[in-house]
Amino acid sequence: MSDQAKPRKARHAATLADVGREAGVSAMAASTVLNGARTSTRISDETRQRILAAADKLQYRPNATARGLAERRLNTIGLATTLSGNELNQYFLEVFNGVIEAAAAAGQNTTVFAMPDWQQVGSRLPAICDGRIDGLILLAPLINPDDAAQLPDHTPFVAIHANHAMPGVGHVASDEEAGAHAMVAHMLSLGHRRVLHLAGPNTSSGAQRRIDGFRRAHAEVGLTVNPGQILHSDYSAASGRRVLTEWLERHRGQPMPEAIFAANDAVALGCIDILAGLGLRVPQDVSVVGFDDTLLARTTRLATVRQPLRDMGHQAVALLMQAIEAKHRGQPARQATEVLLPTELVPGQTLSAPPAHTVLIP
Amino acid sequence: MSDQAKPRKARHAATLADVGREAGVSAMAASTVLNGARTSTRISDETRQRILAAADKLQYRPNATARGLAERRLNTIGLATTLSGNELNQYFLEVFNGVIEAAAAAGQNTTVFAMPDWQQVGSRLPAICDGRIDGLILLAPLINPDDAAQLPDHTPFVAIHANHAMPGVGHVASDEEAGAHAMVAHMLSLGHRRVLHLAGPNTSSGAQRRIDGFRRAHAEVGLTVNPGQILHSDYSAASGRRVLTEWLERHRGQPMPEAIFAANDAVALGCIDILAGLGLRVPQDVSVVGFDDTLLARTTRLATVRQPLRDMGHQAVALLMQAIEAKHRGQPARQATEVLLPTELVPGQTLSAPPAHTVLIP
DNA sequence: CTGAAAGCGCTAACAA
DNA sequence: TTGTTAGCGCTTTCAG
Repeated sequence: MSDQAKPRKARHAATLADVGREAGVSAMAASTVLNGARTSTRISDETRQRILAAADKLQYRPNATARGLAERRLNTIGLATTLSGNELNQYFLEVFNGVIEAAAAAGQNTTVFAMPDWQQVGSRLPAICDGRIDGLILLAPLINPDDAAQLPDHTPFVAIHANHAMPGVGHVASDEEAGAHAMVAHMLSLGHRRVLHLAGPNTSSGAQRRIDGFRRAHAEVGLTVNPGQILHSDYSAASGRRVLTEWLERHRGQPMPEAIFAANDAVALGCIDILAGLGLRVPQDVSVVGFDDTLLARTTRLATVRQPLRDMGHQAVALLMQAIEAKHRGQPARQATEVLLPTELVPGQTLSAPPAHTVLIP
Repeated sequence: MSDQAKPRKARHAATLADVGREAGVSAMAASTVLNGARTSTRISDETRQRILAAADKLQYRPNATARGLAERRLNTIGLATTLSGNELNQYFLEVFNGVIEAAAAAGQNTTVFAMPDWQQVGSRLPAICDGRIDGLILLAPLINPDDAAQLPDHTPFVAIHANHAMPGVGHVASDEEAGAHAMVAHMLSLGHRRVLHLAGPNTSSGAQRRIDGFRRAHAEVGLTVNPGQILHSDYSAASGRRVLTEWLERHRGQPMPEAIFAANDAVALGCIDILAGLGLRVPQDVSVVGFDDTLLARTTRLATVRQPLRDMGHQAVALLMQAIEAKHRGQPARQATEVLLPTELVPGQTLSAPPAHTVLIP
């Protein structure tokens, strides 16, 4: 025994050929024994044992890249998203949880591609789909129809919360309009009459769907929504703080809205922060609700609308795997499938009936 | 023109051989023109143009897997972590932000491997290091020395916040003891005397370092920490709620601690939630501070200790890239490097001087 | 039951 | 300046 306990080479892992040589058989015999024996032929028990012993001795590990090349399949899926404000957000984290969980269950790895904005998606997507992934999930893509039509057709795609339908691309979404409607209807039924909506950015179709739900709930009880009642944020807590602060300054001395319906959880928490700074209690003086039910909401017990983000990740992976399997079996290429999941109200601690007294804006 | 606008094959992307054929040259000529011309030889301008035209016509895309096999390099790094309580946490999100950012800047993709616990790391790591990644970052590994010694030696590793030193593995950490010490010293200087520490789990060496800082700050001003002053959570908001609730129930009617120093931001927010439920105001009645400065803290303006998590991601990638480059150039294998980053106090809105009156536990 | 041969798409030596 | 020849490590026909 030398001072090196293990007699394997340092630079590279052992290959099938090494194992075969060691066991005195061909590399392919080793292949059939060690990796999935695809051929109908079998190996005698005796040589099988020899091969296994050799593999063990040499610490053989199959090389995923080589296998990928030969099988035209890497067992890796991609997840493309944007870094909003230079960072990944809660929404991403929630969906990613679902994706990685479902992918792992399906024996797939997950590679994340994050780009500053969806403009660049058109240029980078083809480069991404260059054999390093078997399929790609687009997370909340803001993609124009032209670019959508240019998607490379040798890779299966699934989109989550896409702003536009894409030809041949599976789609997973939640019913945001219904969720917003249910929440706002609930607020109105609690007696709230002046509800401020701190919506998302204009570019977001999800923000628009939440506005639609907000309006519909008002319309149903005969209330009209005036334009000043809907403000726009960029989905971040900081912008929630900024937008609300500006609005309050413009309405100083006037009655405080009884409730705020925020575009997402972060914006809602930004609002709560500002209200606390003004000495207002939530929900005693003002109710605040969010949207998404991210970890942010679960941690702070925020009243919110639950989007099944994790489950959407699962569904997206399921759809993608179907498409990958189909393509691999040479079946009919892409077949768009639409999955629409329901939302759900989460009570939380930040929503109650409006205060008996009128609160004035300090 | 047929009804198919593009004359490329549907199933597979065009290969170098296809391009060569189209342009009437060899595949390798196409390779030198289209991908990095590694050889010293050059191609005449005329054939270069022919090749480029052919590539464009055929929509040629280099195949990353094939290139990876040939170059023994995939330009992909891995990030291994655990799903605590079945979900990825804020800590992960912060570090991941840094990793993906730095990796993208270095032209690397990032694949995430999440496993339920670090026990399984020993079994899965070798399988992960099978040629699908060039190097691996271990995020907060709880690994035993034996397993650490077993790490495959053909792949470079870097650990972040590791519980043990690992031979030949780069390490990035922040000075948690100093951070905890600075925060607690600050709290004591504000006049707090009864500070409860809701620490992390016993298994976490980071939790221990925070406890050390907590103790040192007390010792410096001549205060002794009694055992009941330190409670253990599992780093989640839910466990923060549970542990604090139980503790408060056991101490009903006694004086409320003036401040709570939580193991991380989530636990701190869990505490705030419970205190609010008891009608106690933060920080007027009780101060609460967190640790990490995750998005959770930034969103709620929690007083906390900032760990440069994103920057730690950057540093880890830098270390890893160094190791990968070195290995690729056949240089001296692993060379452990230790990077220790400073922490920083974040004031926030949840820490103030202790109340003038004594608050009793309801 | 086993081995030989060809090829996945690309790169890197060597000839021409 | 260009083409030829070998692989990278694995899988998959097809013969023995």
